Amino acid sequence: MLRELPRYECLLGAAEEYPTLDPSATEAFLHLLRTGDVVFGVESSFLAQHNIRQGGFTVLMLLNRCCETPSTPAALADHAGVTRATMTGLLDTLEKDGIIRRSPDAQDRRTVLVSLTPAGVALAERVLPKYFECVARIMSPLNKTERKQLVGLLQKIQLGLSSEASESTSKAPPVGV
Amino acid sequence: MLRELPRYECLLGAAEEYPTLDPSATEAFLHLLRTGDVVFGVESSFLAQHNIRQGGFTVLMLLNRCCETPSTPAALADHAGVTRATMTGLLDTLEKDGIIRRSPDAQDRRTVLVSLTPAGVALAERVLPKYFECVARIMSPLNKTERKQLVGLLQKIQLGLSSEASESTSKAPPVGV
DNA sequence: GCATTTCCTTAAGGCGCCTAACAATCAATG
DNA sequence: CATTGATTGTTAGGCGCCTTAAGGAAATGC
Repeated sequence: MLRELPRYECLLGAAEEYPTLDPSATEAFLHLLRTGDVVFGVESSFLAQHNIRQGGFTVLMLLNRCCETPSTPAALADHAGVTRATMTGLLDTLEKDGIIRRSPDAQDRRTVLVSLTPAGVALAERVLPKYFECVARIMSPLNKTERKQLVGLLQKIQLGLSSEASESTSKAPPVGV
Repeated sequence: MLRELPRYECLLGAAEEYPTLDPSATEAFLHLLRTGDVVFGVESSFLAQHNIRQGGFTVLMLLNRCCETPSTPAALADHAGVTRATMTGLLDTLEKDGIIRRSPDAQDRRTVLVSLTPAGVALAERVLPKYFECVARIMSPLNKTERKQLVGLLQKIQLGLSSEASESTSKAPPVGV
């Protein structure tokens, strides 16, 4: 959220006041949050140009991945990492915009089958090529080796967080501290 | 937002359908967004344990940085990267919780001076050491060299985005595509 | 003195997320 | 078969953070 990040020298100075402050860790942490936020903002702007919200785009991608097998709201919610109530809201919006369709499941009358409408398919066909261009442009400052390096570093961080979560509690809340 | 990321092989497959899809770029992009999101979630959970919201924490950090020079809502909004209306809301919450105080400026009667209350200072003193511990724990999977590497890679990405924004328009909207 | 700018705030709204409660339905059990 | 317990999707209410638009008050420039 911070517009400008503190310089490394400032972190060194602050480390004298706060013994637990690890300058290199804090610097990397702030850059990670900041860059993630900026990149997310660029992606959101791109999607906004096509009148798509982040939530809707996620659903669009999930449905586009396997057109033949319509999903259920529950499955979509699991894959998207939101509650089912949230997914209901996302689907409401997409349905109102004519992008997805809800249909009953013959086998199980509790469940709803969600699928892309022709308009939804057309939207994906139209937006995705440009989307991937946008992604490529964002990542263009890095060559292939650097991208692999970045992925490796990020994976290490994520691995540490997931193992930490499983260590502390067996219930394993999605995000623990 | 996606819970699980597509494997690199899947990206290679999708690249055949979408010519603009650059597998290494997309992989790095998704990992960046995902890791940023997870780390942000861990930070938010930590703050929630102390009844602090992200917005409030940002203000707390900004005010704690230079206790002697009270800030104005406008300066805080600029540094936090939000509108002044948003900052008014954040300050309302913090003031209600007794963390900050608004006082008039003798020099300029339009201006409001914002400063931490003793309770706000105490909150910072109490939370910041643990916060930096949390940050250090998140970054613990990386050694110092890897952290520097990560910062370098992230800076390259950010630099590319900021130069791109200044290239396209002279009006320079905060986030361009 | 008057116009412009700057300050902060209010008002209204959007989006995304959550929890809690609910009716409908399925599955398993006695 | 009938009851119990799970599961599905939805609604209702709420929170956090963000925006734009409008407005009063005060400073500044001409």
